[in-house]
Amino acid sequence: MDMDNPDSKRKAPRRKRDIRVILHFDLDCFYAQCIENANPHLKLVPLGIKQKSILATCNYVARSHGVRKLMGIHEAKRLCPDLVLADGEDLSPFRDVSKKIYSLLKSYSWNGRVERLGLDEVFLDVTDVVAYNLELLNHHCLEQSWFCLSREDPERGFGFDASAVAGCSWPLDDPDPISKDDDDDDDDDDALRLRLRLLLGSHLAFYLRQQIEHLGYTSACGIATNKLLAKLAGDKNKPQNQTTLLSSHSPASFLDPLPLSKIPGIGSKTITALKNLLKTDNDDNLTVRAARTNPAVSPAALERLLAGGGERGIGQRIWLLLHGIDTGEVKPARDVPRQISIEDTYRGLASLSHIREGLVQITASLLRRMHVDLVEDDSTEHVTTSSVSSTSSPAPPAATTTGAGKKGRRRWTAQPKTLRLTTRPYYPPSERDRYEYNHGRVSKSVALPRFVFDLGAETEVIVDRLVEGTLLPLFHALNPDSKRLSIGLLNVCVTNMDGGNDGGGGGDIVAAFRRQKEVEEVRAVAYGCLSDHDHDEEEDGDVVEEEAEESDMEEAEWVEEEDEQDGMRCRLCGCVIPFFAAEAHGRWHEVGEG
DNA sequence: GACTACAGTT
DNA sequence: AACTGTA
Repeated sequence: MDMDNPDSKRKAPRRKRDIRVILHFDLDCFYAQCIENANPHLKLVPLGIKQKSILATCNYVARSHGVRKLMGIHEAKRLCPDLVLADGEDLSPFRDVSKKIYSLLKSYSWNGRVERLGLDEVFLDVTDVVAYNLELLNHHCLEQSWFCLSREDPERGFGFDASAVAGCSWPLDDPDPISKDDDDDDDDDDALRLRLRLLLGSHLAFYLRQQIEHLGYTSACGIATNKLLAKLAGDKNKPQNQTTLLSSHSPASFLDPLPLSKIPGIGSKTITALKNLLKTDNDDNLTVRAARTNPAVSPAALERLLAGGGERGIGQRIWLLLHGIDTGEVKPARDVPRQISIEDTYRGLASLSHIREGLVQITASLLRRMHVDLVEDDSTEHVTTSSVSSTSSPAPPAATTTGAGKKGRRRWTAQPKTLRLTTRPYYPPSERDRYEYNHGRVSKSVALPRFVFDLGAETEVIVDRLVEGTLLPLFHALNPDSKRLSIGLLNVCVTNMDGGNDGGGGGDIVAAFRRQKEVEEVRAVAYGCLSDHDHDEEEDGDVVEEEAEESDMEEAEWVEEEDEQDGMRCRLCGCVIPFFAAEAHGRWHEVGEG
């Protein structure tokens, strides 16, 4: 086998130069900034954002008292009795701000490569913008340069001093003169151009941070030739400055002193594995240098060590990371999220009614988010800037009249296909330490019933039907033992968005049309039997005839087919039950009604 | 320890 | 479709 080339572990991997310019923005203590901007007087007091019993984050006033993120409320209060606590459990205000900043940055991208990492970090690949401006540069008058932000409109841009890097750089004592030593000119030229590219990146970053600041937010930024280095560089001068990694071509001296845990992609599991390989328990010894120079560390060895959890090629990837090489591209901005999930943790949800309550709760907020993220207002089309009046709009258009449905005002930009429920048991503090905190996490997915896409219906009704018809059965399937029931986590997630593609019903217009029909169908059937008559066993056909005005004969077929696909329709409540859950659902009726 | 969200791999 | 890992 050609497993590992003995050489490969010795010398640093051969690098073909990375010629990209990557920016990494990081909004410092993001939640706190959001809250502070909404209530400016909080800027001067120690502020903590709490989720359950811990601090998600806190502002710098609080930090000066020794408070740290992820600290328990009690300890934080002890350290800083004046600590003001804000509730951070509803993420929607944070998401709104995050989206605003994200679209700001996106609007400056030429290639659309704008990747969001969590709510408070954004990668930007600005290689093209920088290359364009590199050509524009007048090398005889660097001090008065013009940075062009638009190819079409040369006026759009800003003046800057291209003789110096904007913000901080690394290494600090920037050995400006590109060493005109012995080496051939090609290398020098390369190095010069690399330096200039990064320099241009630094000015763009500076400008963009100013724009973010106009929105009221401060940020840090890292400028380098790949995502790994950009992210790590940004850490150097947090929270409110930027750092350009000028030595991108030989990052060893930059990376070597860092603890391994700092490397994005190396988490707790990987650290544990590496401890074995490096034969150390001392965390101080767990630096990039230690791993990089240890002969036991080779791509193949790492692969053997880490591939247990699945990932193929992870050994190679980690090893390259240790050498400062990260080939990961900044992924193009996605129009719709890949998945939407809501979860909540509990201190032992034990009874069915409590569980139901919890499910209703998170399902409602899931539905709200689906509307926020996936429903587009047709009339307003491409209005990206929601700059106005978003401060405190009183109750958005929450289900405006079921009856007087305005024709085609709003529509789904994507429809998730599957619904997943995840639960985790609750362990009382006494037996807590016997398991890791995620022990016992289980999940199960089903097709997402289509009636959730009904825009004309009351949210409440949809939630109710989803919980009772789908989620509770799902829950029973996951937790068959109803005797010893104690839940620590509920998570509901919709995935498999279709951007108008394959899936269960072809792509394009026809499919969309058919899907719309289905929605109307199901809705007619559903509400027919829910609201009007408690639960008579009406023939589906009858109800359809009555409720769906514009229906043709086609539609009846669809109802049939859907029954076949998704399962069977419960005669008691009218829900479509996946076959596997039919029995559990039946039990639910017994328990619930009896 | 304790929170929420997301994504990659089988 | 389920699980695992990470920020």
